[in-house]
Amino acid sequence: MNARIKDVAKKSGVSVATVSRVLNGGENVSDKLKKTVLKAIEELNYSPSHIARSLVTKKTNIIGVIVPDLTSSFFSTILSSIEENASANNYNIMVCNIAEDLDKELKYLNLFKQIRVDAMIVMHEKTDDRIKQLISGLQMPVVFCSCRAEGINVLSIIINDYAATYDATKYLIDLGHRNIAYLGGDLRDITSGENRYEGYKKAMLDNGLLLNEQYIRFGDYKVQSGYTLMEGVLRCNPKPTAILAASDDMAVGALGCIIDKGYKVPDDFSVMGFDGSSMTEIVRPRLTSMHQPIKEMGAMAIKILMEHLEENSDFLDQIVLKHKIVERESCKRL
Amino acid sequence: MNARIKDVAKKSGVSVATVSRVLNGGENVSDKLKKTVLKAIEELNYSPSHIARSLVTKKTNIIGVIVPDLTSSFFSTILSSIEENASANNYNIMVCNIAEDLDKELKYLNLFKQIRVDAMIVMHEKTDDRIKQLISGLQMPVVFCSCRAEGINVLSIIINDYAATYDATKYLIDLGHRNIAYLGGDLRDITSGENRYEGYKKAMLDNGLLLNEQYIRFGDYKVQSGYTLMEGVLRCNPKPTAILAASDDMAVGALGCIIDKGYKVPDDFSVMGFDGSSMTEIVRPRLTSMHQPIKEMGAMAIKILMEHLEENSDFLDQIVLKHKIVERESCKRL
DNA sequence: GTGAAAGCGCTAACAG
DNA sequence: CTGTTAGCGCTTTCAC
Repeated sequence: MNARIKDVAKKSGVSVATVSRVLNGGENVSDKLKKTVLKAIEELNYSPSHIARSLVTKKTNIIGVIVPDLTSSFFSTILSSIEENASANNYNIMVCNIAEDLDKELKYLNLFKQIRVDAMIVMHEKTDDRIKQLISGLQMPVVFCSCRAEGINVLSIIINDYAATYDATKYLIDLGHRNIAYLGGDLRDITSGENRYEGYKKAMLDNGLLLNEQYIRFGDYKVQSGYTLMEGVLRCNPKPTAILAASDDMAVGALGCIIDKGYKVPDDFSVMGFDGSSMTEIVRPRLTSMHQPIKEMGAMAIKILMEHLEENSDFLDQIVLKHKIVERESCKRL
Repeated sequence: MNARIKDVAKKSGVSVATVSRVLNGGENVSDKLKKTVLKAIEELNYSPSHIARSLVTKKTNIIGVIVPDLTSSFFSTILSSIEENASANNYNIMVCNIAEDLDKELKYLNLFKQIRVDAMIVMHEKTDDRIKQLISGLQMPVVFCSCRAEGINVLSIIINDYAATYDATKYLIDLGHRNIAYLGGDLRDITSGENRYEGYKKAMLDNGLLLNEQYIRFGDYKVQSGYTLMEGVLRCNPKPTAILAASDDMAVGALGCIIDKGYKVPDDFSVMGFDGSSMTEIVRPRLTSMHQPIKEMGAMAIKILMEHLEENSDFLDQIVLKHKIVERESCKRL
């Protein structure tokens, strides 16, 4: 159905090799022939088969990306950055949304492997042995982005989640808060579950504050989850004066809940998010948040991959980027 | 580097044809050989090359998806739906974010063509002749989703944008509003630019209301654009009592602006969105919005594609899904 | 049931 | 500069 290189060769009266040369830059082809070939390509509406080409070059120019949740403000932002940087390097990204489902991740990982993508970016939070084993056996550069590679020899690009949550908690404490609720992610999530929770805990303890079990609740980083968790927090007595969430989306959910119940932010409660996604500027009051350098993480992931694709620079293990608090309107000094 | 089918054949002492049979369901292979082959596959950590396979079967099981903006709440929701439905049909999606850039779209369209994806879903808003021509020449099923295929013979899945905006405007008029501002998209965007604007205009005129140029402003559907446009609207004298936006994101931007300037929604201004994305439930007050059946649009796109991929059912031109108003908290009766 | 062999559409030596 | 040819890793007749 589609024209093949052979058809172009025949039509322009040259060999397939010449056509191939024209296709790949046109070095060592006379201008005259080049023109003839280009004309034939045009007339036949010919478009080279990426598949056949990949089969011989063993290169697909595709980077597979595993995202846990496409609707999350954090991941959609980081994805934009990845796409942009990949594109600038003449790579294309293939995105697969695993919806926090390990079986689905396994399936997509296998697909990427079969497609022979040149590299992969993984942003999963949960994992298991099957997945670790599969990734370990991969003969291609892999980068974990915004999550830690536990027990596998894979480079990860992260922030120091422990220190970031420590700093965030400290920030609220310095504002005069003593009763600080924490809305966290699944503790089995090493990076944004366990580490962030530990940071919160340590900061509280270091400052002589007690951990109130009622104030500590765990969800799944999504808006709805933040809302539900906050309902629980509001039933506490006494109520906390500040809420620290493990994601901006959760903080936004908590914010919505607080407003729905007739309270004011930051007058009645200070709310602090985590991620620094676009969400922080969308809600009112604007959300004070612990920022991850989202754009930079995407850019760094591609940069690293490009370096690995060119030569084997295998000495890096972790790249830890800087976090920082961006103050907006949702937190108040007591 | 990776094991090939030949290696598996050698290791298990059979021909490549037998291995291939095992790989593809194992019909007509004795249980004994099957077991041997499976064992060899396991031991060699063999994974068939999707590329080589595609080259001979002429099928990639990939659906290419063109998205104008990954960070938009509307598109990220529809994408989830597309992914989910494709996955259920054993297809994978390859997502390309064109960032409203025609050159980029052309580039990605060409990539999809070269990769020989089995089908494409296009959600661009803007277009030009080069793109139209390319799409027209495509030898594969293509579906336009949430945008109209102007002058090309491609099926599109849409709502009646004209009628929807007419209905939305009428809703505000019925609430007693007379001075209704409209924050629209680029008029060159047929579907959500021109059609929506026309619907607004007609509803106003039909109800004996005058069009106030000051109240009508155009942006790009994004939050920031809604904010900026709203700043302009607030400088009008007299001010409108209601604002209809052409996207939820814009409405949310307008909402933020209104609140920032010290006004109340819906007491001072009623604000209505368009799309019915997740954004409507995130902000406070919750956004009354004209809902598109987002999930259904994604599901329908895949359903149509699957039908086309199996047989040639070429008689459909447009599928128009139902829109509906979902009332929340951002609009008030005068 | 099983194997041999012919391609799928391209690139990349190697000759000339 | 240009053409010939041998694969890339698989599926799929067609024999046996």
